[in-house]
Amino acid sequence: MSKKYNRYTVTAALPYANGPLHIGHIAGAYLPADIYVRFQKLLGKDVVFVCGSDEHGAAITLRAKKEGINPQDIVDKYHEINKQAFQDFGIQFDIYDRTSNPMHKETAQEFFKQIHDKGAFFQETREQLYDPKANEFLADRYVTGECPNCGNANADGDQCEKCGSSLNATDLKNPKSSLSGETPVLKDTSHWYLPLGDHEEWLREWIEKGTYEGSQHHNPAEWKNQVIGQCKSWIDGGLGPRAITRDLDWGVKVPLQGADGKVLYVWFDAPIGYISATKTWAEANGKDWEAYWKSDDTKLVHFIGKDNIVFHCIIFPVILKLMGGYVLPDNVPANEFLNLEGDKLSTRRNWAVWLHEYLEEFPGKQDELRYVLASIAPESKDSEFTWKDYQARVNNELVGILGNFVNRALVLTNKNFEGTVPKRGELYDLDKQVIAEIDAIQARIEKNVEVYRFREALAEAMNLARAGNKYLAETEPWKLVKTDPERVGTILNLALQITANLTIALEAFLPHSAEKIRGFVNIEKLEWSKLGSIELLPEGHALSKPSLLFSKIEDQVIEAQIEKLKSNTQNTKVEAEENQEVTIEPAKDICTFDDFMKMDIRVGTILEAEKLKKSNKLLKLLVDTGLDQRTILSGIAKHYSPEEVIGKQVTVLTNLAPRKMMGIESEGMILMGEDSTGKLAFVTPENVISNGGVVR
RNA sequence: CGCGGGAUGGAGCAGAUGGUAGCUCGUCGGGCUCAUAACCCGAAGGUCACAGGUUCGAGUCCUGUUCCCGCUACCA
Repeated sequence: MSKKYNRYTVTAALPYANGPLHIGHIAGAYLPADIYVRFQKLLGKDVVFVCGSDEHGAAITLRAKKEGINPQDIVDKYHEINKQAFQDFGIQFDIYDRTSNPMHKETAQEFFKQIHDKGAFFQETREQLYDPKANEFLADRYVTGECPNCGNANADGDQCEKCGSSLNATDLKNPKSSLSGETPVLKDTSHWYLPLGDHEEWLREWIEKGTYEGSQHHNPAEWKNQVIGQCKSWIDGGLGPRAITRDLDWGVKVPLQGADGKVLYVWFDAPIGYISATKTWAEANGKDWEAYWKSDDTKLVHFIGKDNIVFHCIIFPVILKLMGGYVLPDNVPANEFLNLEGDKLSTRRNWAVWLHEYLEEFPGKQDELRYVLASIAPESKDSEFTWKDYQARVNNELVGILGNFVNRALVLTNKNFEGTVPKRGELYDLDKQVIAEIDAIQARIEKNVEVYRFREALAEAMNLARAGNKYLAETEPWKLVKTDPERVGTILNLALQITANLTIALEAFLPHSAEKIRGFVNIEKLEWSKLGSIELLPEGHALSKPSLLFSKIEDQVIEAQIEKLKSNTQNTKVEAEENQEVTIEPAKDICTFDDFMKMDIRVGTILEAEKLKKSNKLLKLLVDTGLDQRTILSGIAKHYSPEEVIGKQVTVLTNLAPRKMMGIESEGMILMGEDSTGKLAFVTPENVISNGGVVR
């Protein structure tokens, strides 16, 4: 069912140039892509591997504004950091471009223009809220105001939390911009929309059956469950029109008369970055870019994380189809997410292992991280990175199995044959068995890589070293050396052939180590088809003096990393406080003493606390208020664990009208101090006061 | 609520098209000592979330339930 392809275009999600890369990005998209590409190149395939920085979008301008710098400074900074980190880590892009390049602007504008001229967009003017102070149109989520249905004064622009009705920001009474606090005004603005609904039918066919324009395009059985599932759910839910322009001055300008101040929506222009990068690369290398995007015999593969599925499987294919002549992806092997030490990776909380920091702190240990991440990549479900697991895998598998085998083969040869490849004599059954095993591994790795199962493929490659260790254990050359040196020659010849084979099997996964081993056995890079051969090293071939391939990771190194992670999150909190200009909430109206005395505020003690399932912010507390013991729900789960809260004395507003949340009645409110960063702290009596004591 | 994904020995995970439940790590026992206290062999350990159903036969298909993750909401 699968087609014959003569050319590969492989893309990895363009990193948003708003921050550095962490191991989740690597395990999710870049490492699998790199393995795939290195493998295809090893096979001698014609491959282009493109990536680059995604440098547009409102998040970057907002951040620039906040920090009082130019958006260009931000993207320049992270473009360099990320490009360098990729290179140091050994992600071998053919080009790492950036969407601020003129080539990209030109390409993206051409896409827009051409589809526009076909009449496949429609333009519509709508009223949108505009912040006159910040000079920005506001997305719904940047507006708060009074809910028209229930009068809640703090409804968000997209939904009222109190009555649950979903809103448009323009429905709110007394709207406020959360950027500047200013009252936004209504202003007409017109945008271009892509009516995705027009494309439902062929998309459904393409996703579900793999057919496109009347013929079999790809095998949907090879697509991952989660990818197809998510696409179907989008299509079944009906595809609405999507605005593909924005009111911003940062981005690719809309190439039409009278479209001043409009840029292409970042999600429209980013995937086109794959194409512009290919063009730049082709130009520099004397290639024809069109062959890589417009030829039926080109296999297009997008490596992404699960957050990008809809763009790569629905929106971008629609764009490509509208352009006409472009190939659609043969597969979009989206990975799930990687967790870290039991928690979701979070840039904001600095809960991450940053790639550039790892490279600095673990110099020369690229392959160790490549190995671990490839072994635990979230190919079919979320997976977990822990430093202990990293240590165990490096020490047990890379050091113990791979490094050790290579070392044994070389040391034995040096001791007994002065570092040259001994003659291979008659083959015994054990020899034949191990030869057969080496031979079988080639097909197994190939099969797994072809269906994007890199963990399994890597495990197969490692089995080669396992087989080598087993072979040495069974033949025991160190015993035979006194009685039968000739036999030992045969054994070590084979052990060395296995070592040479390892350089091929591991090349795509652990390129740095493969290179090192080649240095040990003095050979050049070998092509894939040689894998399984026992003629890689001729008799009498001189070896180089080996060094250790991997070294053990000590406990204290691991502990230091875990420590760092924990203190990172704390520092981040402090830093955020210091850096962020502290915005103070405006003063409230005067309230009378009587008003104040209406509130019954008391000291209480938290007796029990549990995390509320289905909620990530609420803790369910049982509080002794002196008057009684009551249940209070408090939105502090992000800041405190149930354990650390139990036994704490707190202040409680006890006569607040009860309110139901998540189906549980909350009878009061725990008073918290909160600053503009959202940091929370209990308001606790300085000395112990008996429960029920009043606050005034 | 809804949508998507998941639930497999102590841990982490494999198990297209249904036919004796596998791998890595850990544990226990043994072997070996060439090798970075590494390597090799063997063993223990699983009601494959739960309940029904289809089938000669289900981890694998269907229905329902529970729990976990993401989107969403909750933040008195």
